[in-house]
Amino acid sequence: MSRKQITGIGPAPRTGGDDSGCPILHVDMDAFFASVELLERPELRGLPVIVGSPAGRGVVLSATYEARARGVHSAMPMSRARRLCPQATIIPPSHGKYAEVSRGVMEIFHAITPLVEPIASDEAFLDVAGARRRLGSPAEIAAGIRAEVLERYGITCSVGVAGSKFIAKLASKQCKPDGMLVVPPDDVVAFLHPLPVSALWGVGERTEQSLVRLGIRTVGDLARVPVSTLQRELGQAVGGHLAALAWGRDERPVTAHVPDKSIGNEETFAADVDDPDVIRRELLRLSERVAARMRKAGHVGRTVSVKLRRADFSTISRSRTLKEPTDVAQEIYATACELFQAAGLERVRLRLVGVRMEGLRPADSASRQLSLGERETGWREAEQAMDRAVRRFGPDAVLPASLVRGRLDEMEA
DNA sequence: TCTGGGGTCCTTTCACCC
DNA sequence: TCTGGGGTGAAAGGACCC
Repeated sequence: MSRKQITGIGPAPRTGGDDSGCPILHVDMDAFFASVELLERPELRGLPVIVGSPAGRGVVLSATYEARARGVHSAMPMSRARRLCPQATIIPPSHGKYAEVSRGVMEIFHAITPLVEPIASDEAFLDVAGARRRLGSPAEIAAGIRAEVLERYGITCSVGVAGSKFIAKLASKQCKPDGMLVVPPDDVVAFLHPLPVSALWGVGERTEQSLVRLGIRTVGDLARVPVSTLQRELGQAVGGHLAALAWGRDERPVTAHVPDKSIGNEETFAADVDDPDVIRRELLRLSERVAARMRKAGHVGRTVSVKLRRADFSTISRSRTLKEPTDVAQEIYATACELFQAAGLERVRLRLVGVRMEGLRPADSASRQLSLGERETGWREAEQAMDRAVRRFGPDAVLPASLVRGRLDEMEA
């Protein structure tokens, strides 16, 4: 589901090469959401298919290679995709289905090594150094994964095999779809330097523009520029990072458990909204969702952050750090409302609002102090009771009164 | 062409403390 | 008393990823 397009000038994909210095695998499912949909709609095989919301202000989530051949790609506005490829079948996304296949695929990975680092529902890094004696060389393990994913789920994936995460990821992209590419350490520079700078992880549209202004178009160009120049132009961290990547230096290990740093939800309205009551109702709905997710994950958080996007797409965020961490929707909502009011956008047309909690830590590590006058049993217990009701009776079992009111309004409208 | 929703990380600015 | 600077944490914005 990568959204970068390497229009490129890299070497032709190979599957050979010495894989002894290549313990890192990057497995990337091909056109994942679209491939899962085709399992239920086999008559659409070989045709352009786009997964994305057919109405409203959506973007393309996934597209088959037949649609990509007509210029459609992920993150493209649906309206544009429809114009480019009017004959495409459009399928609204079913995230539950993709999550189920994703879980199964990750299970295949975990049977090979505990060192699995998922990056998204459709891709992961694996460190297979410890599995060699049991399962063979990295390239053999990669071939086995591809065969098993195809056999069990009927979908293809591509695998990059290399000595580092960064090269493995580029390799999987280069051999898509349904391929495998081994890049031995000795071949890294030759593999890397002809690629456009935009192929590098961390080089998006803006950074690419900055680099092109400096006359830097390929990774090889980048490698020849002094680090100090890159740091002056792009900042200390980014400049240093790219200079290392340009020579294939990437020491980051495969990390199986990366803790969550924030949890948030946001929503784009079907039409822009300037009614503060509607905004506040949305803030409540989002606060409820965020708090429920935090309780489910066993997290509390200290910083409440609100995101507001105006009709012209300009975006502001406001945040406040609380004295004590919380997982209580009513506390998050109260803070979100204060931040919204302080932002002074109460009569401005907004297209999106979001609520996010940062500074997460495990709920059981937080010794919560009751503030003066706070009741010992209150919102937290009420919301935990709501969690239990939702688990038993479904997501609409319990709602705050103002959201019920909002729903009735929608039904009447 | 008109831009979703979930995130992470970096940079800059500012307040505050010592 | 005034000024300065380093360190730190919070806030805001933005680039980037899938």
